[in-house]
Amino acid sequence: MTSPASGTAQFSEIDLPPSPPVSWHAILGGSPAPARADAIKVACSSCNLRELCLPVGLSDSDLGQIENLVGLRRTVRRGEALFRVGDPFTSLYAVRTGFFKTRVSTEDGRDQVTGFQMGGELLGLDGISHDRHSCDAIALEDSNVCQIPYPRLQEILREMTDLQHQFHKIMSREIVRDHGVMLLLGSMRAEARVAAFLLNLTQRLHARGFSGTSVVLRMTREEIGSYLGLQLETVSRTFSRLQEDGLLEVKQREVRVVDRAGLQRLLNEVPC
Amino acid sequence: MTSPASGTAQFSEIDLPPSPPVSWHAILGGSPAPARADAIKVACSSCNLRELCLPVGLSDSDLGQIENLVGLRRTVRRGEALFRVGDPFTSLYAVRTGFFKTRVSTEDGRDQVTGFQMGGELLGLDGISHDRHSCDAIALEDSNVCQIPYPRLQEILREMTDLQHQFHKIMSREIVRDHGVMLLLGSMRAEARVAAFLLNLTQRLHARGFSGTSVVLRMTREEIGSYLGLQLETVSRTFSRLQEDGLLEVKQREVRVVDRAGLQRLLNEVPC
DNA sequence: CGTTTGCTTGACAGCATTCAACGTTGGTGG
DNA sequence: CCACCAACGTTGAATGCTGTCAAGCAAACG
Repeated sequence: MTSPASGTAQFSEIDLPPSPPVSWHAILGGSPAPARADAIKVACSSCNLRELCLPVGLSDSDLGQIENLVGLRRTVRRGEALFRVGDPFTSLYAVRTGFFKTRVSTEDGRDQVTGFQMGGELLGLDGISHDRHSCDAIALEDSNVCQIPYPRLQEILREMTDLQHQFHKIMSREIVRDHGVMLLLGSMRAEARVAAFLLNLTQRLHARGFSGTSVVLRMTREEIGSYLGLQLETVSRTFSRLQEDGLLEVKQREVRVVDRAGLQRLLNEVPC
Repeated sequence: MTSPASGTAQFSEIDLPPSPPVSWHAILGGSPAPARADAIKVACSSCNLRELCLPVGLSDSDLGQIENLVGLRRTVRRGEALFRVGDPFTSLYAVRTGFFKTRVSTEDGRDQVTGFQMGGELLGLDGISHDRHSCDAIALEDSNVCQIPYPRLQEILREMTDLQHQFHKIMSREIVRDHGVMLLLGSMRAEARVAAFLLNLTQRLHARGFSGTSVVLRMTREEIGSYLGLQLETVSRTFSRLQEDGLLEVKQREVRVVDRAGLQRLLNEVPC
């Protein structure tokens, strides 16, 4: 195990010191005009997510070069899709503000949430394999992404060694994350799944300057259940039980982690 | 859905016309001297897995250049590890002959099989993210791999556009595959999981020139169960039930798919 | 040929699903 | 301002799938 957060080693994401707070609701509050927002080009070097995003660890000179890699920004309203299964793959997207879910589905309608993405995380990696997207990416709140045209990225990776390595790392990390989810889905009971989910979510939020104990969930019980391989009723019941046990405080979508160590302990339970 | 094999679209691997048969047991039968085998350098251009491996789709001239990318071959005996959690990451490995499993584990001993790898498939992608491997890769039979030093790969990717794209595709495909497994683990019942597993396995074997209906399983019921999120008893019982229903013929590790369409139908079942 | 490992099958229990009813919240329009 | 509605969340009761424990069998190995 290489990660200090032992219990969630397989499940952990980005492991960085907290960066300057991001105004999560900046774009929500003002209900901005999409057209205008899209016209603004943002420099990576002045983006407060640069320590969590693609250009992590790049030198200042490299950072300058990367500016023209990132295309326009794009606004996605809550409930809308950034891309859908079957859409031609052209670009990757870095989340600037907001919150997404990705999901795959069978032709008969069942679907599985494969991840939740927040600021600094990359969307669209699935599309490279077949030149078409193989999952849907849906905004769970009004969101804003940086569009990274893939052909342009390929060019730049050839010139910038550090960025090439960084990009490979991001793809590799996604694979490792997926393995962690497989472990969760394959061998944990409901309580442990929910605990792992909350620990992971709060950790990632903490890395972005948020509280680390209090969350306002952006997704429904059904979406959590789909991600964790549980029914929405089971998720609700599990929240209630963890609250009774004094590990959480739950009020609808507001969740406060009271006993982080206690949740951690649940992950190591023997069954199922 | 882009794949013709609709039911297993999320779960399918490589989708190529069958290539020339590979002598699966060539190395098993003769019990070769490992030292000698390792000394042999194999040219990708003369490898019968080239249409399923990293250099897929490369021009002949590119193929020539890739030769010196691949380092020595390495023999891994049945039960031994190609790499383990925590090992420093130096290389990727392409399976030449044999069969592997990869697994992640929690500190308290539980583990989860994350995949089974056969000829032409890449191992070690997990290691890029943290410069250490995050899973174990165990040979399920005496196996032989081509070692691809990662620093060397990085160099060559910068020179060969096609190979760069190909490598990204392979990583992306792994992500898509993992999403398929998550769908399976999150929303399918035991019968459907086993059906999906067998359909996937036989399809991949078929793409390598094997029967497509008959398999000799290289893994135990416990390993199948770990992969599918089931207990070994459930796997065994499910095999028996599918046999009663006339979909399979099972005799220990020999499995014959009798009714492929019937198995396919199981995947689309409504619950659980 | 005995031992070990892996596979099968049965009985039973338990956790999660299913079905159902009710409560809460937020938005809309009268 | 309030009523109403729709979406979401909570809780209860009952069913059932899968896990657990146990025994017996088959195959592989030395």
